[in-house]
Amino acid sequence: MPELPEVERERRLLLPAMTGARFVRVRLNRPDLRVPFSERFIERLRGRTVETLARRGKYLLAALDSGETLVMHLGMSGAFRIEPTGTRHAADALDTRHDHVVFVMSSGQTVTFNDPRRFGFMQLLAAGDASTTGVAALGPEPLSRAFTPHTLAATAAGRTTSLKSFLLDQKVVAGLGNIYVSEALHLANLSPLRAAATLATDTGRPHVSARTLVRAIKAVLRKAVGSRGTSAYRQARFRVYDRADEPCDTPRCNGHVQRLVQAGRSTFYCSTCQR
DNA sequence: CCTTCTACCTGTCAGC
DNA sequence: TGCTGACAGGTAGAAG
Repeated sequence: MPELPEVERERRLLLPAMTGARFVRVRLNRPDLRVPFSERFIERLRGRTVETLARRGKYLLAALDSGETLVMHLGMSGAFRIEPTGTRHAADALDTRHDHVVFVMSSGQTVTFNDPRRFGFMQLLAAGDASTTGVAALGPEPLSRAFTPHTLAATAAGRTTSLKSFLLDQKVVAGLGNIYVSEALHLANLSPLRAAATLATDTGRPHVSARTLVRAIKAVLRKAVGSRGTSAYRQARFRVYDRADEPCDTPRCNGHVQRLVQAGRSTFYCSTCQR
């Protein structure tokens, strides 16, 4: 379930296995994921040490002592498995059909990337590589101080697209996906159908709704990171996501959650309290 | 530049 | 029990 909170959780799980550790062995079980692996992918990783493992939006970035960066994206269905090197599984205990990448680390842990739908990808970025897509094009981190009503309104000014589509755009804010956009809009009592431009006043200053929305985005993500970043992982119930026809959670609202399709993707919201 | 559409891939589930 | 179609949390590139 990889949106920002889930990617952050993967990062924290990977930290002890990867940071400060060397790639002892790298195995690719196929030539590509969504896109081909970088040239000489294995050779460029082998023997290198992971200095830091950071997250930017939904991307994981492993900075190597060679100056290169290993960029990893989980796509829709990607996940890592971490286990002591040499661990054996009973033949039917685990579905290993979609184990595409294996990192044997000097920490004694083996990190395996599994991705059935194969929308994930891994790329090695050379030092100083200034690509204009992907990581380089990302908007502000939603949990950082750089993400404010002011910056959001400035980006929204003049945009005719819906609030829902606007927030899914990673150049606007990095890390929200289909679930947390619905969740944040519900907490903010803002309709996903509203035009993005309504977040700004005529003078380009933030409308009060921008303030409410920024607060809601931060609250929803903080809560999800908290509940998902611990080992006592228990799926929190969503406010609206995948809850069509159920009663709305907003206090004193007697509406029901509705599902609609925007830009080909499901949106869940309550038309009674989201305006 | 902005917006919308499409492609990429496998798995699951509802309905027949 | 098959079969079919719809749907699933992602990004990026092309077209208008």
